[in-house]
Amino acid sequence: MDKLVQILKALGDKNRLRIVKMLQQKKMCVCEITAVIGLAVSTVSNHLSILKGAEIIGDMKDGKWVEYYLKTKTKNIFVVGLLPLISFWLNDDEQIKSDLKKIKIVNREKLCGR
Amino acid sequence: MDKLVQILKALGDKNRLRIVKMLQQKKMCVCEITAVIGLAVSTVSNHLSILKGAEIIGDMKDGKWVEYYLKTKTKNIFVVGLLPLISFWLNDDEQIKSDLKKIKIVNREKLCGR
DNA sequence: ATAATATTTCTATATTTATCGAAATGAAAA
DNA sequence: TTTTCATTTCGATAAATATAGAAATATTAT
Repeated sequence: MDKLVQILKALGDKNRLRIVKMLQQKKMCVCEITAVIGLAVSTVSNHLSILKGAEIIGDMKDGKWVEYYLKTKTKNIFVVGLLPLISFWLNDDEQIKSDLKKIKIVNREKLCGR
Repeated sequence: MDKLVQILKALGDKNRLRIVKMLQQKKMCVCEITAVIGLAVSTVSNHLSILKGAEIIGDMKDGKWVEYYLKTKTKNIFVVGLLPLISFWLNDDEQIKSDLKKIKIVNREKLCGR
């Protein structure tokens, strides 16, 4: 039960749901996610570590960036069951629609460094 | 999104999941639920109000007792989608199995008053 | 090697949450 | 109608959570 509670807690936050929906579209680095979410980088990093701890997302290094991705191929039955439902329900949400527009524009090269 | 977050928050608590599983078996009054959960009555009452606020459970008066029940026939799509999944996953859980044994024995007449 | 920088970790703070016991409420029983 | 009692609300407290900024880390670019 503890694992399920951990996953439900991880998903029971508006900003983390926004992150999940963004990562459903494409892999993103922390600075890109931060640009869309509009919170401090450290706050976003914390949300990411909570989602990662719940095995909902994973990360991998890409040069000086860290790419986060949705674990769509996980074997965790809770994640496999919950993610498609929640993802579907959020498609209509205005905040989500606004976020998904923005992720098409954000670009790590222009955003963070260069 | 706010409504979904509210429901996920409500379900993201061990004791509230225990209550949900108990109510899946039968309607129960507060004193019966309290006897199984083992927390203060006021704490249980608070958990119940959170689940009720999320439209996961409902209540109705029965004499001097208040019966709580699972809203299995709700039209809330989030609840309709989430409850069967979560309920299924928890069937194997030891804590839940222990709780479900106990609810067969608890009796409001003997427990609370008389 | 050194400087720049993307990300994480640490420190601090404000808010929320879980919990309890006591007081209030409301309905049933005497 | 007075007492009993199941439940809720209130007040207090401790723990967890969300947040931000600063310091630390690690890697790229110069």
